[in-house]
Amino acid sequence: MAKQEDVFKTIVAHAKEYGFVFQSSEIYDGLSAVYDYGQNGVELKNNIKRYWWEAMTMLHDNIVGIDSAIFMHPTIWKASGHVDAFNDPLIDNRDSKKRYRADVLIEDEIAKIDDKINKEVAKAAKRFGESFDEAMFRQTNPRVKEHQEKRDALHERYSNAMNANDLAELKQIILDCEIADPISGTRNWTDVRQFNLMFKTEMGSTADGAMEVYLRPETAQGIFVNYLNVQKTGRMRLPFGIAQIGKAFRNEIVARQFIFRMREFEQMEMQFFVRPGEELKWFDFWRQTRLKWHKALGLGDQKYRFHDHEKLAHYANAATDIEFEMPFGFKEVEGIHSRTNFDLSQHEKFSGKKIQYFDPELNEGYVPYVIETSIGVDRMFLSVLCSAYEDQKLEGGDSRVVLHFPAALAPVKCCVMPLVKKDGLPEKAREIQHRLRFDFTCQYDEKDSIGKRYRRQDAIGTPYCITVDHQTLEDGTVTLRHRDTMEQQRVAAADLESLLRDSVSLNSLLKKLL
RNA sequence: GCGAAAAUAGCUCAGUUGGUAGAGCACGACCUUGCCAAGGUCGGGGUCGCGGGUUCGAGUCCCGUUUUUCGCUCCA
Repeated sequence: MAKQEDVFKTIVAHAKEYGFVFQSSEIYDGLSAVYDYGQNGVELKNNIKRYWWEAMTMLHDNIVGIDSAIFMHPTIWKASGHVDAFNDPLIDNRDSKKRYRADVLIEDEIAKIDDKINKEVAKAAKRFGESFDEAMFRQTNPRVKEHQEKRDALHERYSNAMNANDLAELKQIILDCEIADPISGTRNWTDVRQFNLMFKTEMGSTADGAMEVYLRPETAQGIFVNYLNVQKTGRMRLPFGIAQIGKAFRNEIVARQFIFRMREFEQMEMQFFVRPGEELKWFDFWRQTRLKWHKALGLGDQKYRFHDHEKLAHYANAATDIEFEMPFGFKEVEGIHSRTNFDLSQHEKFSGKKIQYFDPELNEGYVPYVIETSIGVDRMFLSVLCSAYEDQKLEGGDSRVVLHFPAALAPVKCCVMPLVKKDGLPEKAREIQHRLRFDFTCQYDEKDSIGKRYRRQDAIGTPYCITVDHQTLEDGTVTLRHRDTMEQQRVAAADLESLLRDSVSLNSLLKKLL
């Protein structure tokens, strides 16, 4: 495991050194859990996104794309449950280093008092041969009364504090009630802090006219609120899907492991709308379809596994993750959820608009059920990068670092280089590069020895190197050098486009999906 | 967010009891070689993460802060 951690550190360092991923705002000391993609990273990322987009929208007649805004009406996040679900007041115990929800600690305390009351009343009921309710109604025990008053006072104070969002008061209640940490037994608490998952900003230029808006914490809602628009204008018939790629933002308390968990990240989501009752069938369909998409990349079938959720989110009736084996263990890369009709129904309720589909076959209307596939672009990027990385030992004690990207995803497809920097070879090499760049991302390199240049291209995962030598000037052939095998073959320069096109195009991957 | 450790050139790291910063690699120019990196010459590059303090003097000691890593915690 320790060795695996080292491998991961090496990969992170490699990602920076070769222009894949930089820390955000690095010259200003950086910004925690935010990263920028560099010149090679952006190419790889774009290729991943294109692979997904084309697999979804081009290979499925009934899936269309949208691109919704990051700003959305704030009520959307009330409807989705994000506003309520992520406003917990939290408190840490300094001794046990455990974190608790302050409201839960106080509620537990109230429940404890209730327990005491119930015990007393139950005792009285037994003694007088009454039912519990009768005893509760009739009871005059001063101890019970005292407990009840204490409980009611506490409850009122707690409710007021929660309603006023008074964090200092919540802490004071915890101190006044002498609530101790169940683990350490101490009352050494930090202040109560509120963590809201969503980033807030203001829309509107004047102070009074400003409306508080959130940066979206997921892209899915942009699809749900456009369901009617797309369904009507696209004349879509169930089942159909809407796909979207876009940024989302979450104010994570702890964000670590490089680009695995970031505050600003990119999602590729597809919401598939189906007839109620058919959702589990489609859930299974997408579960298999998505895994196939992953496996077509050839990163290694054994690196994937499903993780079915036993505990489901409030909106779901089935959920699974596709996990990928990163250097730090199997980690979620994609989630597939059967979201029922929760989201659309909520938006019906909050917007007051009818969001229904009239099913001509059943001759009735209903709110569609939804299967969601949601994949993190950055996590996908990380899994491609980690699986591609190899520190390869070569014969003769030599070694090289090579990124075995699927050729279709590689940031640079080929590099043309003159064997020597004289005798007209650079000019010839330039000529070939200028021709190839219409079809492929194609670099040119004439600096340093030929071996060194090959290694440089290996380090960024370029699948092909094309070397121009003296023979090229005579017969128009060049050397085509393969990244993974390091083998070389002599080919006509005129044939390069046709030789490379198949292996570096996305079609090579997409065809495996059918 | 808590605790611990770290931060010196693009990278990896030296830097003595406190005395004005070095190496290797990388980078640039030129020469040489030419099919799997690390030949020669010359050169560019660092207010030692940032801000205070102690001191005649701080990369070095103290405090704060930011970032990173690890552990805990959290995770729709």
